[in-house]
Amino acid sequence: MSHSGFHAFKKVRSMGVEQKFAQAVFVIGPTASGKTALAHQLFEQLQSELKKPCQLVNIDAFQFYRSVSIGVAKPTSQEISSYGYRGIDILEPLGSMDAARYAEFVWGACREISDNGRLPVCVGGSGLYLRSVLHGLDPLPERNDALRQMFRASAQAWGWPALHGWLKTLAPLRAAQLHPNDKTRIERALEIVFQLPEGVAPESVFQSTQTLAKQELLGSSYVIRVDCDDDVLRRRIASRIDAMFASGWLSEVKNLQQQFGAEFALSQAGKAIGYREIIAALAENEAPDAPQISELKARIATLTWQYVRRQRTWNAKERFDWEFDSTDGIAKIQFPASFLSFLDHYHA
RNA sequence: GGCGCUUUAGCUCAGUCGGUAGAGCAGUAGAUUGAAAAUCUACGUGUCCCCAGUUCGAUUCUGGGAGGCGCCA
Repeated sequence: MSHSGFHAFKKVRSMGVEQKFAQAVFVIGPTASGKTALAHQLFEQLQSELKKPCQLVNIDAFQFYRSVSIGVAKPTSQEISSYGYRGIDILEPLGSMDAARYAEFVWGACREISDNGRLPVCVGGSGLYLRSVLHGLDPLPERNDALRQMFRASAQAWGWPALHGWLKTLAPLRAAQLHPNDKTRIERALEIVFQLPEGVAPESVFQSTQTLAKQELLGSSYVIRVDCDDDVLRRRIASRIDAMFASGWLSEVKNLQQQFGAEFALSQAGKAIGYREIIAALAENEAPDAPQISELKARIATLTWQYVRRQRTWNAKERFDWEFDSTDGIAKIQFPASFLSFLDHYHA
């Protein structure tokens, strides 16, 4: 395994932050808040009013799987082509992605779009992915599934708190930041420690990160945060779920299961909100009746709302330049001065 | 109408051999460095259905009443 990324990191850090994209607009916000609608409107008005062609880039962690569409609120194929979306349908349904790899993809896409004289507009609600694109992740050793399997087997036998204890002997500072039950991060921390090059002290790698607002940006960015009143958002979520079922969400899941069997449920895409629940419901009853469907919808709405809360917690720490209230829907946009000056700066 | 079961947190239910009660889910808040729509953490006072009785003390026992479910008529 190569650690060139790690050494490159040291070098870059000592010379200051490297720009990863020239200039980009980001549209962030919780699910169903209207990010996508706002981005589309932005596209239109930038084109017609400001003569500024742009192109959309997806930063949603679940929209890049082919054939996994309805439940992840993917734009239609027509929208994908007319807005020049990048980063959608770039993986097979069973594929997997990670934040660092995706950040590279987005940076590349933004560079290409800029090189073609357009403005990249990145849309998405995944906190970690946004963070890695906007601020970057330290180039730590990469994901290693063989190691992970080993850790999981140990955890099965001894429990995660025991692995946490193990981490404590290897990287006490990092261990102190993690709860003994936090399996995802304990696993990742051990994975990093085990792959460090000879002579690199774990404690030198695990440095506490600054708050998001203070972290340097990897390009010139303008962040629009979209949100709306709770009751409006709740209603939108409910009606969006209804619409998803109406447009054949169940058959989409059935097809995926037919094609990939149990593999799909275990895949990353299969863990998206709603997919898990539908898979479970279909396992109980191949043709759910009306009461079962409405129970399923309610369950999915609950999970979606919980997700909204997590997104807001994350977004609250992220810097933003313009807060857009979508409570009354999204009509014609009045561009704020800060946005216009951001664009001017781009021309200069 | 008779018999049986049941009534406890927003919901589903434990439990207290009599000393006023706790799980799951929901809710709220927080965390988040390559699975992130993932994962993890913290937060639990409610006329224990009502009335009366026994008792130092009843959500718990006894009697009556009311609601729910089931069976028999």
